Amino acid sequence: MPTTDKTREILAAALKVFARYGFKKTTMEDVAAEAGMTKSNIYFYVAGKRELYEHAIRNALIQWRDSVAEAISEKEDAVEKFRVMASMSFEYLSHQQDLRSILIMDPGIFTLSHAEDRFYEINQGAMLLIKDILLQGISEGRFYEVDVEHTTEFLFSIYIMFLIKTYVKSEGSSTFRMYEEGTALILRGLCRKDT
Amino acid sequence: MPTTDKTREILAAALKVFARYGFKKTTMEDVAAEAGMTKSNIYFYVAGKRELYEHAIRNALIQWRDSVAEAISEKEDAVEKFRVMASMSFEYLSHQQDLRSILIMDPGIFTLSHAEDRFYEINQGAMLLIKDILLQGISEGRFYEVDVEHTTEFLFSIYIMFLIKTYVKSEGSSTFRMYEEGTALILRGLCRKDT
DNA sequence: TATTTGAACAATTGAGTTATTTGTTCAAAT
DNA sequence: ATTTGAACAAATAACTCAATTGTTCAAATA
Repeated sequence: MPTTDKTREILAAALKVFARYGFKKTTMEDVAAEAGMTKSNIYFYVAGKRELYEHAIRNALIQWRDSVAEAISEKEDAVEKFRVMASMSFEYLSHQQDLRSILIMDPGIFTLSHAEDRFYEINQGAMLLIKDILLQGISEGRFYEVDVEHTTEFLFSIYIMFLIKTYVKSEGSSTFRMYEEGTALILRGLCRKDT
Repeated sequence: MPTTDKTREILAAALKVFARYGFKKTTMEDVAAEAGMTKSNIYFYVAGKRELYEHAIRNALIQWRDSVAEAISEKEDAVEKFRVMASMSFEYLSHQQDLRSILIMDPGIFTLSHAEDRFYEINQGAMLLIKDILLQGISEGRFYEVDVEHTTEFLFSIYIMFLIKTYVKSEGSSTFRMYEEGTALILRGLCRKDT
């Protein structure tokens, strides 16, 4: 299954239809109609319904991660990078209606368990963004010399937790205040001195 | 339904049987047999199967919260209280086999959503423990003047997240290291100066 | 050759039925 | 005030059957 243009069209169509009907209620004909072809032709590009679904989500998640990575790379300072990462990676979803709908219908996409994580490799990449910022901050003497591996996992877990609270469970707007207060608290715990 | 001795016996029997078979597979006759009476007599004390189940869990959760509260009250210092609360409330479950089994079979008991929380009042009490420690630490000038409400919710959410990761999802022992590293980081973010 | 299609096939699902189990009630007994 | 056995009602499990839908593939098309 090469990532050709046609494949991308199918993935986009699939994301839209899955967002509207959910995995179970979506038929391959729905996807085919949205993509402007017959359902049998879909099988020329993808292996099956479940694979199509996971592939469409995977695609969206990778775009998310990459746009955060790009935003981070525009900053020099480790503290600034941390702030951009925290806000950007959290708010990104509010602009992605389709992915959000899918998340609500399929809460298992975000899990607190590594074993259950269907998108582990992608999340590994996201954790690498955190880890690099920690390493930079430590080597520049701005952060305490924390246990980088465990702190990275800790921060990533909190991030996932907030995504679930905000976009899956749809808690009130107080979640945003909590997120700000929490990241400020943690950044204070990381930094050696206040300037 | 008065909380008489017989009621407590029934709740204890119920917790044990529900822990072994889960809610669905447990029959009222199983509970009755464990409690040494006939199933019709159970209805003299409890309103129904679902109520019995929730009541048994509620009971166990309240004991948990109260024993943490007692441990905290034995410390004077806000920082010490924080440390005791963090470790005690987290490790308590490792000694409660029945409650742990129930938690695994019924993951909805610990939720990241207030709306879905069947034990909200009990958790409100637990959050009050956090809040009081924050207030004490702030008034004594040891903690920064954080937003107490949001920080309390933030800390409690992290706590619930770790309970889920550790006891429901059964992640590896690295979760304990994460918890330690995380609480140390947060405590550093709370405290005005290192001594 | 690379794509696309319609028709056929196989697997899954949903509705409907029945028998059995189990939650709940209650009058009578202790 | 408690406890019980018998009866009833509700939920569940096992099964069937029809319809839907995922998947394959030989033939058509570009």
